[in-house]
Amino acid sequence: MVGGVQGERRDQLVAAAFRRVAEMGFEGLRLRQVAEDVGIDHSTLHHHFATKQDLVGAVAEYTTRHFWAAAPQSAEPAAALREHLAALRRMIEDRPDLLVVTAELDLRGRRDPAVAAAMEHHEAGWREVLTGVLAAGAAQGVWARPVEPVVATELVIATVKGVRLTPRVAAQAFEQLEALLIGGASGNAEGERQ
Amino acid sequence: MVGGVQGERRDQLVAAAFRRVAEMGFEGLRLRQVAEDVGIDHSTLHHHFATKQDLVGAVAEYTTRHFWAAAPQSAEPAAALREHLAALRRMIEDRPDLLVVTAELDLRGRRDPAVAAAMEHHEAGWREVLTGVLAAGAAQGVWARPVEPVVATELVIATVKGVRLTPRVAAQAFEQLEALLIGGASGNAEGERQ
Amino acid sequence: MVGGVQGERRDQLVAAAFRRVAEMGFEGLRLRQVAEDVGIDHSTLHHHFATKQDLVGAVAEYTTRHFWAAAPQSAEPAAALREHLAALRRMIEDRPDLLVVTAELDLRGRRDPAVAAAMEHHEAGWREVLTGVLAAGAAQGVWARPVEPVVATELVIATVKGVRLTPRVAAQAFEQLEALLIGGASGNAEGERQ
Amino acid sequence: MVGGVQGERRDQLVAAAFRRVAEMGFEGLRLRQVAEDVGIDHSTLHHHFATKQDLVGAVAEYTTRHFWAAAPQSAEPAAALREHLAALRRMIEDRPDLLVVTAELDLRGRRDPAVAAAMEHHEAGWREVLTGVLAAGAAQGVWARPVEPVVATELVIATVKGVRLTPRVAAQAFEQLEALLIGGASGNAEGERQ
DNA sequence: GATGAATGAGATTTCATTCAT
DNA sequence: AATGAATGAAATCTCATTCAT
Repeated sequence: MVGGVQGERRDQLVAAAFRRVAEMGFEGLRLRQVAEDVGIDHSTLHHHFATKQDLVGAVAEYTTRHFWAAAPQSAEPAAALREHLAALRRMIEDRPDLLVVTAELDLRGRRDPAVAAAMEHHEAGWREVLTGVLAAGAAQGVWARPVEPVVATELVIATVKGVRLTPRVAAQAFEQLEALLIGGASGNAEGERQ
Repeated sequence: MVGGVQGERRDQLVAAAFRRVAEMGFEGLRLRQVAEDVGIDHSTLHHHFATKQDLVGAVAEYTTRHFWAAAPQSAEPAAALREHLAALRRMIEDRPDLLVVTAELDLRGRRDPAVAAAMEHHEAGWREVLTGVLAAGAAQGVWARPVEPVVATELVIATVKGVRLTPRVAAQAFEQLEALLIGGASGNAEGERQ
Repeated sequence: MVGGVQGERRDQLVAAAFRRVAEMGFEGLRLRQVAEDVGIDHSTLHHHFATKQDLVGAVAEYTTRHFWAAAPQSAEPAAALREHLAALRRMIEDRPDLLVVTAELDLRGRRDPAVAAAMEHHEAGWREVLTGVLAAGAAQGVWARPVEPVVATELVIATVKGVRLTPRVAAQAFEQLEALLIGGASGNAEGERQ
Repeated sequence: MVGGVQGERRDQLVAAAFRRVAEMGFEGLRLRQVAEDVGIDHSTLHHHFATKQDLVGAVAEYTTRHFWAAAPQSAEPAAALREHLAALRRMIEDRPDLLVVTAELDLRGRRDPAVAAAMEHHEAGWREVLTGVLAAGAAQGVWARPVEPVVATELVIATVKGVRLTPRVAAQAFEQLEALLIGGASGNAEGERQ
């Protein structure tokens, strides 16, 4: 072990693969380039990942892992939702690569069970958190209109996925969603728009 | 000319390519297979499309063209919106291939200017129609809450894009969106869910 | 017959092919481009030349035909030789394409009997003329040193072929050859050099 | 590494490519055949030479390298020239392939800078050697007629290039050249002719 | 863990040629 | 004479993967 930490090379490779996917899509992912980016021979890459699919699976985990940072912290439902959407908006703006790769993974998951599993796991966690927040809010009657938590969860998730690739419109969509769910923000959120 | 109709072969090739993309993604698009699907030699394909990109560009047009069918007809804003979402929900359920390819195209457009142009053209038309409907509704005060048409348009588009790949949850997201925008349907639209 | 003159298209095609060979070598000769240069469909070219080889054969004839212009006119041997070399030097400088294609043809002739025949015919005529001049000069004792016409012919031909591709040094080589054969020019031909 | 010697495969490939060019010209150079000749898969060839041009460049070096063997050794100018021409005549007769490929390279160099550079380097060395010999001879007054070394060099090079493809006439041209430059041999060297 | 050579399957593209119209 | 569609052979190059060292 040269680096001293086990799996360091592995991590470097995953990060490099992630970067390549963000830039060129899975269509343009080349193991040789990934190895080169890390500074090792391309055949050495196979010591860490037996097949390309294995590496792709690791990229899926690596990518989804970052989204835990967007989990809401606040105990108050309306604040938690606002917080969550704000965190996601920041990610969309600051780390578009993460969102692009998520979109790539959703498509890739259609043909790659390992990726599908990783994405489902990721979404399951997300759904759970969101449904919790929405249910709490419903129980406390904080939403502008009565919503069914499970159903509203899908709308929130859909909205996020729908603006993944277009940071330009993310703020608007989120703002409108908040306005409809939480209310009161409909006409006074101009400062948020770009 | 075997079929006698000009460009028939071209159309067949585009349709075949579309099918392959729907199944395997652009990642898995192979000109040889496309030609085989149509029953011609793969070198003849280059007689109709000089490069792969040209074929892909044609697929982009072919795909987006189908979405005109989902344009709302009704003159009444609330009905038009409902109609539009219903039509889209039907497409998502009956023609998942169209939606999948749209998602593929959005990603491909990031590296292929011809595709990007086709998608932007498509979206511009969609935006225009939606904003028209939403503005009309706002003028007539039919929405549950005051909305800014341009902003709400982004939410609708995002929602559609967000459920493109998951017919399973499309109905729920659309139902919630309608409930929030039009009102009255909140929680009692279980009949729509599968 | 559109052009009114029989074989006009044929001639155009040969000329276009010649130009392509001059530019890109036989390596880069493409029937499609030749047809395009002339403004006809590439399959129409086959009405004029059944195969590529046929066209190449025609190019060989076309090219060698131009060299009759360099045949010496003068009756006086020394003047005839000088005249001949001067004419060739002018061709090398003004029509490098002709010389380049000749070099291409010499190589191509190694694998293409039709080309080989054309080139041999061309060289046979050249040899005859040159040997005639050199023999006449020998009979009249005009050469600086006694030469055997047939042998000296080879030296002259070799010299010309040897500078075919390098107009830059053609004058020098010819000047030196004249100086050795005719004499007297060894030190006073500076005006000829570039 | 099978052979144990670094670059052995590379050398084999260059030699095989050289042979193919000698036989079929650059026009007929096929990487697949070259690889086959050496007994490796054609894709492995790309491991050693990234592109065809790279291989062609190596062939240029390989070919020109052989001509050092024809450099004159003798210190005496007339002997050195005679020696040089004799060595070249032997090469033309014994290794016509080397001369043919040189002719191919001169033509290819018109479109391939790497080849052009190799050929120019080769010729520069040749010119230097020849001019040295001719200058020494001029200083010692050993030539039949006063010659300017740089100019005469071009005549010698042109003559060699001019008979490259026709071993049949090489002896005659060289003999005549020697006779004119060195003198004394004019017309009585029949023994050399075939 | 790392390397370089090798593989084999395959991808896009090119091109001379043919054929029906 | 001309065209456009089609063909099939082939060419260069790519890439994931394997193996011996």
